[in-house]
Amino acid sequence: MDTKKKIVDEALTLFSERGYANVFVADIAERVGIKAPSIYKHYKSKQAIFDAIIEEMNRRFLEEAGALNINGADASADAEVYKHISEEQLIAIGSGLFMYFLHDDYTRRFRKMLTIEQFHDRKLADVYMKQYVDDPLTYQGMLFGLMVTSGVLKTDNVDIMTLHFYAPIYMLMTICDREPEREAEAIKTLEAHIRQFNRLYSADKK
Amino acid sequence: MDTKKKIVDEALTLFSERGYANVFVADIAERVGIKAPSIYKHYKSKQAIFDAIIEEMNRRFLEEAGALNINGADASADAEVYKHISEEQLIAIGSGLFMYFLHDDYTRRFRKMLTIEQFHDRKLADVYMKQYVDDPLTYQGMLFGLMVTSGVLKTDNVDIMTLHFYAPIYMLMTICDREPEREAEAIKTLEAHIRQFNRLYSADKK
DNA sequence: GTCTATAAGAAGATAGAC
DNA sequence: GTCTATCTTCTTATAGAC
Repeated sequence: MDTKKKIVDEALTLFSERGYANVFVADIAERVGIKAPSIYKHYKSKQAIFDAIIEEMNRRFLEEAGALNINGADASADAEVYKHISEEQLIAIGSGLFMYFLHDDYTRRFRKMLTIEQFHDRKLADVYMKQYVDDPLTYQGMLFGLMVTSGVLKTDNVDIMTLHFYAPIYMLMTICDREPEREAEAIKTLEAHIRQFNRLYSADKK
Repeated sequence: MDTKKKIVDEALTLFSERGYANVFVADIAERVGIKAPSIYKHYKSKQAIFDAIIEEMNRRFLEEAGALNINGADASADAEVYKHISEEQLIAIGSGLFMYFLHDDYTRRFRKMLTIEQFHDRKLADVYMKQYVDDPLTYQGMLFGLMVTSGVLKTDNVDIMTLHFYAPIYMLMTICDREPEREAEAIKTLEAHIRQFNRLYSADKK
């Protein structure tokens, strides 16, 4: 990897572990394998490295949003897919979201950095909210709206149903960010959650 | 308020807004109304101020736990109370927990500080987990266990039911910590959540 | 582009007068 | 217990050789 990219990559790792103020330019340089002054040939300041991380993240989020909405844009096609969705497929959706959030290396490090820096800069709090609260609720809400319309799920309040689906996923994610050794337990809980969710909201109750 | 107490109080406010590393001893002193060197007549270092905050919090948490468990310890008395619980009472329980977390000034500042510093010190992550994840789940789980036994609620998995009750409360709390102007909306969502929860789990379905 | 040497400044902490 | 003056250390950033 070229040095400029390696600098932002190692900086993100360190920022996500200790926060911006507790990471020194010399720490970043050491992990890159150069000395601190050499960093300044690539970025004009420590802040510029941080800004480059934010920019890179924006680029990735836009890419992802594009990928996620390929089907979302064509609601009629999605309705067909979700009409006959099974419990196992519902688990797959939830687990997929959870595993992506937890295991995508860039996403995980970036979220941890946001968590630490969120009160320091209001813009970062907004990015966190959009990425891990509002966007997932909107996206999942749209899918569940289709599933209610097509008669797979039943509720008179899709937003609350979506909250009931997503809030446990969100909470388990924040648990695993703090205590990664609880991941195996979290995955089991997640599966039990979705099975129960399906029993509660499925249109054809057994 | 005496100076020593005012120091930890102002320090907690600043740490919760900016994080430990971004607060200088001179900032704390300024808010207390003295100069930086005077701080050292009360605490031997900046770290000692931080430690005093943690200690004070431990003291408060123990007090609260004692208060909360007055009834919890006598399960048979609680069973009687929760046997005929109404939807409004369920909303009162959830709202009470939410409002306490959100509006108790010490709790709110302390939680924000923990949120920022959690990856910096594993012990802080554990305190956060215990206070805002594990203890509420255990306590609510015990109450719901009683309610299932007494026939008010119905489920074959109390832990997941408790997760369904608490995870939305937790998520709404983290939203309001970041974006306080969304509190009014959060309270409405919370009430709608609990009404739906009650419909889903109530033993006497209407 | 990387290095060594070093400037510039910030922040924690101490000394000693009052 | 509070102040001013100061020390010390750490950290960002620059200068200039290679």
